[in-house]
Amino acid sequence: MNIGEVATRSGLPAKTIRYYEEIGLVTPPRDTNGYRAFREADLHKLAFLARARALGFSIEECRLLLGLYEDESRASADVKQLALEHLASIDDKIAQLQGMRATLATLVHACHGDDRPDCPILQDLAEGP
Amino acid sequence: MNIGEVATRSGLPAKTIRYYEEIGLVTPPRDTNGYRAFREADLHKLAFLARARALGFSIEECRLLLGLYEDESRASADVKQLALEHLASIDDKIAQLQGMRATLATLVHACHGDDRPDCPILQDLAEGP
DNA sequence: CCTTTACCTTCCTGTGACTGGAACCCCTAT
DNA sequence: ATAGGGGTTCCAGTCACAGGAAGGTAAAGG
Repeated sequence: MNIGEVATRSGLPAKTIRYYEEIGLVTPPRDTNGYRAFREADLHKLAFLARARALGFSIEECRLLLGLYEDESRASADVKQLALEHLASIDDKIAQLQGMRATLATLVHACHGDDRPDCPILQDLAEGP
Repeated sequence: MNIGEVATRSGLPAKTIRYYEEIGLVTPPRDTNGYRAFREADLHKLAFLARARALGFSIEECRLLLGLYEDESRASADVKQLALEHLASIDDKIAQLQGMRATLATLVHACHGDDRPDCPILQDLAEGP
């Protein structure tokens, strides 16, 4: 399998796949012409990575997850802990965004938004809370 | 005012202030010794920037906001539009994170998290939905 | 006067996870 | 022979800084 097919089937851009090889997440062998020759297992790994990334895991977390996946004697507790930590960091991000959202929504609501210059949004930014 | 005092009073790290100068957000004059000599107006601008950044505006959006702030003949509609667009992008991010959160929470809940190797989280990552 | 200490300066590198582009090779079809 | 659609490498850029080295400067203490 060439990189193009793997890209289509995994949903990852070819550029990303090359990058994942560069940082050692996959190591496809090479054909005689120098092309990467992906095996089914490589595709499988890449699809795994695509899904883990889509859940917001960082590359390093993905590396750990892959390691756990390939370790037949893993403890599911280890996976769960990683997932729980990630869940917590997602919750942090959501909370932070919701804080911004609340303030911004208040300001937007207070701004009449016409052609006059006075604007509570700028006022708040200038003067602070 | 030297950079240290401005850093304390604006809440921004000195590194960040130097960076903001480098990209032209502030242009403090220099003392004879080469030190940046911040005026009250510079501090004011930096505090403005700190608050805008805390609301999640990008640097370029901050630049626009500063421009609007200093333009006495601005229309509040322009500010409001910028804020509304940013609000929408925040909502997008929140929605995306909540999507991740939901999937992840389901998986975490399904994983018993003991010393046995079978794990629905890895299973889902491996097999897809 | 000398030293210490605390600032300040510039410059360079690294971050995360890619993306875009240039320059070039390979394979197939016409 | 040539055109196209793959593939390859390498380099630069993104965003918004942070860390650190090497060195100049200011104020306080001995």
